[in-house]
Amino acid sequence: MSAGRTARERVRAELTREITEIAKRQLATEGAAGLSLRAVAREMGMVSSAIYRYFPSRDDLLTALIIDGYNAVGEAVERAEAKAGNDDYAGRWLAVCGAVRAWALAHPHEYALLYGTPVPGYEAPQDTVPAALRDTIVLARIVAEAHAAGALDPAGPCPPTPPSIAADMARARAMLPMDAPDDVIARAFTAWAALYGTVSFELFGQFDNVIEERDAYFDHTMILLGRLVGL
Amino acid sequence: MSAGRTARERVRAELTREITEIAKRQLATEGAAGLSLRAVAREMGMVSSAIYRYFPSRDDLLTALIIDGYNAVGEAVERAEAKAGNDDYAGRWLAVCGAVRAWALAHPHEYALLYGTPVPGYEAPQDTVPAALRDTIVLARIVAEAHAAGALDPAGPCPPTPPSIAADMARARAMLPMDAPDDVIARAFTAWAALYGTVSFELFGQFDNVIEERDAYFDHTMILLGRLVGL
DNA sequence: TGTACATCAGTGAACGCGCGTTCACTGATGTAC
DNA sequence: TGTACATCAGTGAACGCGCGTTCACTGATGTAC
Repeated sequence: MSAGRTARERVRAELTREITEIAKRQLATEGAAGLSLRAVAREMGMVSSAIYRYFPSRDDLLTALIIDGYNAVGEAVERAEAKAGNDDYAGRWLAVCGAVRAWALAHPHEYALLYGTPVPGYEAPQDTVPAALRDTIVLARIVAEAHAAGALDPAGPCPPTPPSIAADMARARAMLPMDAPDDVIARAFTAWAALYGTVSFELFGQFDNVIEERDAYFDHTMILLGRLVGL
Repeated sequence: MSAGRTARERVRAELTREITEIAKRQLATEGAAGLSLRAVAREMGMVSSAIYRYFPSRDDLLTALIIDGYNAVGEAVERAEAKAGNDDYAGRWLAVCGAVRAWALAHPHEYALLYGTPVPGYEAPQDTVPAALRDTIVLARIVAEAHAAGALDPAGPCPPTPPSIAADMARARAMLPMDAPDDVIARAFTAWAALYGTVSFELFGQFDNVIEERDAYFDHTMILLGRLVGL
């Protein structure tokens, strides 16, 4: 039951890891739709049916990749934020944005698996939720701490949030480390979606023939979004 | 050469239209990866090879669908903007945002084909560019007209755009009807990517278990983004 | 410490499926004299 | 206006491919006495 007790268990854990590694590499060349158990088995030097000793179906392998992916983004974001100064809230926000983009550019197909078109016929199980929250938690913490420190200075007058979204904002407050008023949460969410929207536009080709200086453009955009939140 | 001269030409145009309609319906149930010429032929009551009289390959059919899709978004956006008051720039912005979202919710797989993960192995030809620009042109015109009328009131201090993106902003000015300073263009682009990022988050499942009141949340977010631009 | 039995990993063949694309062909529609 | 020829749409068979999953099996690893 504990890690690596018998030789069999150690080999099993190692091969499971190896299968997901190969699957990730195939994802990187073929995309999610082209990920096939048979191709993974081939590269493992196994017969295709042997994979079923490790993953009961293709969807379970996909789930493993998705969880790994969310954790990778989460780790990158957490590391980037840890490096930035504690009370430099804008700096932390920019560090996080840069980490998301850098990871996405380095792993475009994994990014697409997480944030792009859902894989048809695949329904993500609840197991993916905690991993999916990691990056959002970091973003929420930055905004919440800035708010608590009185360092938030929202640009311009704040349009009040409509009462109908109060329940959603309350749920967010409970789910994330984000003790802040509704309008702050709404601004943070707006910036959150905008961050990923910008990264997706770059990755999925919407900036082709439009934006060439992508690093500088991205940084500037993230500054604007930070200002929207008040960072 | 002109439209519908001979009976043959009229039938041909009609069948071509019918093929793309069926392909769109299949897209709506299977997603882009599952779009198959054989399935389309089956539904047409034709043998699979007959499709090649109309589209030389699967990719050409995809291209037709993409162009149709961009035109549909463009039309929806243009219609929505035409209805809004001429000098109510914020209203025009919100109308456009709502039109994009409404179209996306009504045609999720077509939206995903345009703005989601690129189809692996498919490279969009240049023919798609004019159609892809239609919605962007509308957005650009709203901002440009608001700027020309002196109606832009950007929220908060304007961080200057980095000099390195000046060439990109100049290209945008030339390509779009957007006679405005760099920082206005940069803000407009930020809101543009954020709009689609928000729609994609909703459609691709990132708001599941987070935002329930989607209409109200979306409207509020678009107001915030409009404020970012100065609308 | 040694043996008997249970567990598990991996094999190989098979099922049933769908795909894009090519090619030689028939028969209908259009065109030129 | 009528006929001879060219163009084009659609057929049917085939090529060659890959996929997920099941199942009865062999042989190695682990466990209990």
